[in-house]
Amino acid sequence: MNSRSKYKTKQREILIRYLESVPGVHITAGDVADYFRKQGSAIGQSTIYRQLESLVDEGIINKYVIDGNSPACFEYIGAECHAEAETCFHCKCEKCGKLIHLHCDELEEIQEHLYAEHRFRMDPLRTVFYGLCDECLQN
Amino acid sequence: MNSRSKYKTKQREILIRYLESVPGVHITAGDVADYFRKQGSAIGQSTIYRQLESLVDEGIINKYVIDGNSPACFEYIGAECHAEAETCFHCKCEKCGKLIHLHCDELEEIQEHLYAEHRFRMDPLRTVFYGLCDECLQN
DNA sequence: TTGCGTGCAAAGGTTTTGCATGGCA
DNA sequence: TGCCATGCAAAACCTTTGCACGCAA
Repeated sequence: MNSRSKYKTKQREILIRYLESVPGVHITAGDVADYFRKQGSAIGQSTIYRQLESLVDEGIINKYVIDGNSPACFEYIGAECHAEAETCFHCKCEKCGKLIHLHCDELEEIQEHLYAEHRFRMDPLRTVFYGLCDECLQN
Repeated sequence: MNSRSKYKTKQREILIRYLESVPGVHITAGDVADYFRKQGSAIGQSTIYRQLESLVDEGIINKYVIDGNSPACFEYIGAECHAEAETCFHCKCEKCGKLIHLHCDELEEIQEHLYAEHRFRMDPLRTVFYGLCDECLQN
């Protein structure tokens, strides 16, 4: 839960660089392992899992769970979202997989409402709205 | 995906009766197995998983996947309560893991807003708000 | 009788953990 | 030097699958 990196290791560096290079793409832990294995600079799988967990905690990447059996997906959060982390919401289409970024005042009110009325401090960086996008609704 | 029961077996009967008896409660497949084991009327775990899958397909129960590692949660809906279940929102505390159910008009407006303004049809059955609960905020 | 449902055991796949080693600060 | 990170192997975990048997219709 609270695993923030204190050291700057080589594995962490190249992992971040890789994730940065594929913004808006969903990557699994297995994908990461495969990528570095093919690169000839393999990283141990436990390191991958531990670093991904840290990066999620640090808000550098997001973790998405589509369903219990498929592996979890990770995705780099762009610099623009990072800066406005607290006002960036994500919607994911369950059909086409598209990820939509939203900046919207009304959605920000959700957070306030959840906290004021339900005593729940929602974290928009971790929260993903699942549903259907416009295109898929019409098909 | 398409596994609808054709036979009315004893295991299916008592499973439905149990789920009906705990409406609004999240139950895992393991919980179900434990319950019947203690009752002295154990059901094979594969039967539990297969029946739960059928019941989801038939719209009798809902399945929630909170995160990839914890087991999936199931919850009785019942024909008359279906509308209610669709307005049930879930908040998960990232610290203590607690799962909170919310029925709230203001949250329903989120759905309408997302659709009206952003053309996104959110599915409350799939969406989980992540954040911190009241207790964990104070500690 | 037909074929679906059951249950056991085993497999499957993802993620976590123990522990010794290696590397950052 | 003192921790933290790494990596290997093994374990843990939930869920699915194969197969023979049992039971509903």
